[in-house]
Amino acid sequence: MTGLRAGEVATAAGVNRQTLRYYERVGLLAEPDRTLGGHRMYPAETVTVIRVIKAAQRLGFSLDEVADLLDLGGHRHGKPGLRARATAKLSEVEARIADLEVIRDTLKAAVAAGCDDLVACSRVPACPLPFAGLAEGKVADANTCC
Amino acid sequence: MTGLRAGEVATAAGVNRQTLRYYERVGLLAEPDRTLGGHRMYPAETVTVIRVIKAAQRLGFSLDEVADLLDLGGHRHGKPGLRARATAKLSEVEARIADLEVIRDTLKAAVAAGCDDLVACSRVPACPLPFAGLAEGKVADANTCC
DNA sequence: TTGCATCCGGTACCCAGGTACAGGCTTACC
DNA sequence: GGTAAGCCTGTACCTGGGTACCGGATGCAA
Repeated sequence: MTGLRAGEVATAAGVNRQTLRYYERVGLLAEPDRTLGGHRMYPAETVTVIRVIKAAQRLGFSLDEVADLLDLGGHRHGKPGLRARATAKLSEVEARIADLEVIRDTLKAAVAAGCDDLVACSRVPACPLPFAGLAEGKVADANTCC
Repeated sequence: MTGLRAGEVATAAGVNRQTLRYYERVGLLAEPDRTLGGHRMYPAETVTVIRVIKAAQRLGFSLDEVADLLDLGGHRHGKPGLRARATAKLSEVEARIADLEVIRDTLKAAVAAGCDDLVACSRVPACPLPFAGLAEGKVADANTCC
């Protein structure tokens, strides 16, 4: 039960050793126990936590949001419970998916239409590229343009 | 044909005036003509260019990539065309959507299973949360865990 | 020609998410 | 107990994508 040293955790989790300190500084990692000499000794669990963080990051969550997610299990006294938070995250994720689907459809349309020049494209009314307002949710037809 | 002043372009394109200078600095916008007194006079097309930049950004391209894309129309000497790049971006976006769908399904499962602690969850083999290999594309069963 | 909005260049700052030293102490192993 | 590898703190720096402020010059309309 001696725990893991900083370098071991970093290697095992595939991050820079400095990143551990950074995460600790911004509150993503709890302060670990120390040896008498002041060296950090991490519980084995930390590797998992970091992998969770990295997984969530890959999905497009900011570190702040990840901290939120990690709080779900932590000190949730009087705060919205796991189910509520998870449900909230769920709708966030669904919104994100919807956004990306608009983008995907737009890219598909652009490829299908054979656009070769962005600026020229944008002058053609039939151009599928969303120069007016992407977030406004409309995707043009995949006709040829430019 | 006097052209547009910086403020006019910024307003028309919906960006900050400083952003125009920033884009000029990083090579996204060509240096415009100047008045005798040194004020920038932009061709009307600039508004379109900026809208193209913003659209491409929304599609997930970095400014560097956008600069590349804008170069295509000008002097493209046997480099990958817009379609190739858009196709590449398309698969990136599709991968991202797939990942998010995994997380969506697993969040649903987590809510249904009544998980109480993300990190504890991640230690249970039956846990629906995808900590091990998210990008690796496997989804666990939605059994109860933790 | 005067007055006011706009623009100029330069510099400095902001946020997120890290990464890189430097100079000194600790741990581990022989 | 000696030595090398590893760790400590602090501070500074990096990239990307902008924003903000300054003092002074310019443009334009009345």
